Amino acid sequence: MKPEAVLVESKPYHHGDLRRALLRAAIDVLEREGSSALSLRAVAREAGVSPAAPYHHFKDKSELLGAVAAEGFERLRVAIAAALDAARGQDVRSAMGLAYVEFARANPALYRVMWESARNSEGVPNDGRDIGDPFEFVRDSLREATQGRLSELDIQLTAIASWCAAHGLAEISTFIQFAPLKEAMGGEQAFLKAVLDHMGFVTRHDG
Amino acid sequence: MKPEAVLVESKPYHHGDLRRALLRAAIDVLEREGSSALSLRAVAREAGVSPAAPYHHFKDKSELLGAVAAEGFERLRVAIAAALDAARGQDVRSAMGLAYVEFARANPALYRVMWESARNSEGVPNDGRDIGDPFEFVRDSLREATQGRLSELDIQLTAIASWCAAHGLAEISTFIQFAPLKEAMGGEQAFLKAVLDHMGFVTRHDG
DNA sequence: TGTACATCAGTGAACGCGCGTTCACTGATGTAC
DNA sequence: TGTACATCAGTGAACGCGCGTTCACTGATGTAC
Repeated sequence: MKPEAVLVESKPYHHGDLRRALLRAAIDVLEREGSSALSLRAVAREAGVSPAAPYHHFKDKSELLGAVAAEGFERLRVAIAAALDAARGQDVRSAMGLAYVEFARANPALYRVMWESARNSEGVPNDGRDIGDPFEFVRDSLREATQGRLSELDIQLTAIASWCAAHGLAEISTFIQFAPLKEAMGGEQAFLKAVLDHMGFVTRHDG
Repeated sequence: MKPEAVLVESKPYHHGDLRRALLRAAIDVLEREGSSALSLRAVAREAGVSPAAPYHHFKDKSELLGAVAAEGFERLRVAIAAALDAARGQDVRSAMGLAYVEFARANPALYRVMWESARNSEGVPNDGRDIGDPFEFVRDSLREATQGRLSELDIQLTAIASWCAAHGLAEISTFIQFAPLKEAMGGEQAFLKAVLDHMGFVTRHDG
């Protein structure tokens, strides 16, 4: 039986927006304790709810994970769009690449879940909502930025290559063994730029 | 590589080389059932031994995982060295890159374990044996191949960039959504080469 | 060469744990009349 | 406007499971004498 709370602190029986709260809780757990700690029970615990509650919003654990990944992709798409907007047409690929890497570095565990999820399904998890696939987003931006100077195939391949480079850079820059080199180069950003530079990230096609 | 004892038909009480057998069993489980199935008990089961037996060879599960990763790195180093040998001085970076990607594609679950292990420690797990760090191996090969045409910093950064590109390519090429594109381009190899090409994998420094 | 014995490398049962999931339930909410 | 009632969204206890690890044990092996 619930206390008849006259004061503000009473917790309502119905949450109101538990689905969203669970996604937020999942991402919190993920970044705080790593992906091995991401259990359904841990998410429920984090959201302050019983272990059975999530089942009113997700069919099972894998559906929750898919939704977490979809949420991550949505955030990534927003981040890339913002960076693209700030770069205003100049150095489009580099701006998108750096935004991608920064997102992955800022949300490493979420990024891994997103990657796993995309790998294990066809493309990016959709969650039923109308989210944009970041890969398609990058490819379309690239097409727009190069305005007919690249063939459709070249656009496709360049988008894939850019994605490879960004993913590789995002993951490799987590290695602790590069710390001295980073410091010697004047920080993370300088390090990332230097590596991108040595990869020929901006390809010869629009040198 | 050490010559192996002859396998006898009867199962002796003492295994003879259980340590090595456990590593082999672990890699088998990994590639057959994926990394989520890689438990100490599953490895023991696969090796036909009781769940407690591994504790005579590894302190705990994480030590087993480290040894598995080390074994993987040793195999990778051998594969890269072989490819380098076959390429005989021409197109060194591309040969190493392709060998790397092929290894990762052929042993995806093992590759993930290796990557996780390298990320979570300083550099590559050593396992007490004298194995070569593949990154150092690549860097040294690069230094040798470019013979003074690159500064030490450029060599370092180029090696990192190459590693990024190879890792990204290895992981991205697992995506099922690229299957039609691969087919249109005439197979996996052609696809990989085309993406590498669009990345400017061979950098401007010795293009 | 035979033997006592320490050491090595297995066994199999047991432990406590957190997990995903199910279940009967109940409190809260929305709606038809 | 008030009320009956279906539906929604929680609870909390319980389940079976596989896990990592420990334990007392025992069979096999190597060595000193």
